[in-house]
Amino acid sequence: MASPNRRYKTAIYEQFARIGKAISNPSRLELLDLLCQGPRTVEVLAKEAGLGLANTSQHLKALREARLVQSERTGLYVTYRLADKHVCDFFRSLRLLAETRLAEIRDITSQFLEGRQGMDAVSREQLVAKVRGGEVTVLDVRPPEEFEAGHLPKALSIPLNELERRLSELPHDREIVAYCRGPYCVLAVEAIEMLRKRGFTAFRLEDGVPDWQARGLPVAVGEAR
Amino acid sequence: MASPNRRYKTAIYEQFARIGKAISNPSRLELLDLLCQGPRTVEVLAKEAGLGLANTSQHLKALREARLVQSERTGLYVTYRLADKHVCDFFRSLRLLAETRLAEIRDITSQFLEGRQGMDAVSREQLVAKVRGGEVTVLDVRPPEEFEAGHLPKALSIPLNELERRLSELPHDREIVAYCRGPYCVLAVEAIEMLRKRGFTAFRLEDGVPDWQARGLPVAVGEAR
DNA sequence: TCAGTATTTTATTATATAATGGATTAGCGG
DNA sequence: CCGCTAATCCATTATATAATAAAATACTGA
Repeated sequence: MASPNRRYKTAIYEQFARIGKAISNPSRLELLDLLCQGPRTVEVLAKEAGLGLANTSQHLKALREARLVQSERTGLYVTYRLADKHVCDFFRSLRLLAETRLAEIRDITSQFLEGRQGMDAVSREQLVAKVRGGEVTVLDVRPPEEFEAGHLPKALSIPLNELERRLSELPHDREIVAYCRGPYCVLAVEAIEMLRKRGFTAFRLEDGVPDWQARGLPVAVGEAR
Repeated sequence: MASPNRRYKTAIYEQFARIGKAISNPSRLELLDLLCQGPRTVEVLAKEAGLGLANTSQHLKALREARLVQSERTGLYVTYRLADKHVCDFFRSLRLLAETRLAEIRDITSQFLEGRQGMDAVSREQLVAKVRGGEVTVLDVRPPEEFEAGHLPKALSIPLNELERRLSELPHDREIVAYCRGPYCVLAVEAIEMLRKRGFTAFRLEDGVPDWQARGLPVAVGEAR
C-alpha cells in the first residue's frame, strides 16, 4: 500500500539507522573508541572494556554488520580494526556533539576529577609550542601496541603499569606532558597524579592520537626505540 | 564492586549512547533530516514522515531528551527545531559515513531511479559556474516554509505540488536546475521528470541547503519575492 | 589425531523499544 | 464555560536487544 517514494525513503533511513543502532549501546561505543587507538584481538578488547568474551564477540559482530569494523583471523586470534578511518572521525563527531549538547558529561567528569589537583589540561597549541622550544618530555602511557599503532612525534612510551619502576627514565628538571587515549581515558590522569607525588612537574594533554591527527598534526608509527 | 574508573567510563559512554539511541531508529532519523530543513510543527512532521501523531510526538520527545531538538509552544501548535546547528552537521556526517560504508544505499538508490533518465546530478561546482555565467534558473521545489527557512541565492520557489500550474514562470530557453532537501529527497527527481516531459531542459542538484551551507556557500533567508 | 585455546554460536532470560488506540492536557475562540 | 484542535501521556501488545552460560567451531602444536 505504501507508495514507491515512501518505500524508498524508508529503505534509505533504515540503512542510516544501521549505523545509529551500532552506536546506540555504551559497550559498543567503548569498543569503537578502543579500536580508534588501533587494532586489537577480541580477548584484549573484552578485557579493556570490562566485558565478557561472548558478549564482546557479539558486540563486535554488530559493529561488523554495520560495516564499521573488520575482522581478520591470524592463527588462533581474530583481530578487529576500524573498517575505515572515517569511522574514527565519525566517533569523534559523536563525542563532540555529546560534549556540546550534554551537560551531564561535564558534570560526570568534574565529579570524577574532584579532589585531584592540577588536572587542567595543556592544550594542543601549548604543547606544540613547548615541544618546539624543547622544554618538555612527551609521555605516552598507553599499552605498547597502541603506541606502535600511532603516537605523537618524539613521545616516550611508558605504559602506566610500568611507570612506577621506570621513573628513572624521566627527567626531574623538565616538564612532562602525558597523554593517553583521549579526554575520557584515565591513564594519563593516573600517571600525572603519580608523577606529581614523586616530585615531577607533569601536565596532562587531553587529546588522544586521533584528535591530534584530526587537526592535521603529525603522527609517528612504529616501535619505541 | 566496580572501580571508580570503570564507573566513570561507563557513565561517559552511557552519555554518548544517548545520542546513539536517538539516531538508532529510522523514523527519528527522518524527523531529524526534516528538521535540518527548518522548524516544523508536530502535525507537519508527522505527515511528512508518514507517521501517526502520537508516534511522532514520542519520537520527538526522544530526540528532545537526547538534546538534539528543542520545542516551543505557540498557541495550539508546538514547533520543533534543531537544538544546535551542529546537530545538522552530525546528521550529515552520519549520512556521509553511511554512504561510504553501506553499498546498500547505492543499490537502493539506483534501483529507485531505474528507468528515469537523466538523473545524473549537477555538481555544486558546475552549478556555481553556471549561475555565475547567468545561464541557469535555480528552482527550489520544497514547501514554502522550507524555502523561507533558507534557500540557495536567487532560487525561484515553486513547491512541487504547484509546479504543474506555474510552468509559465519558467523559461524554455534556459537550463533549469532543481533541488530539494538533499540526495535522498524525491521532490527534485519528480520535478525534473515532469519538466523534461514538458520540453524543459532540467537537471538535478543533489545537494540540499544544509550540504550547500556546509561547504561554506551562501544561503539566503526569507520569503519568495 | 588429540588436547588446548580463542572465538563464535545458540538458547535463555530479562529488559527495552515501537506502534497503536484511547484518555488527557493545553490553549484558542466563541 | 464549552467545543474544538494540537499535542502529549498512558496502557497494551509485539518485537528487538543485552547479558549469560553452555555448546560448537576454528585453529595450533604436540
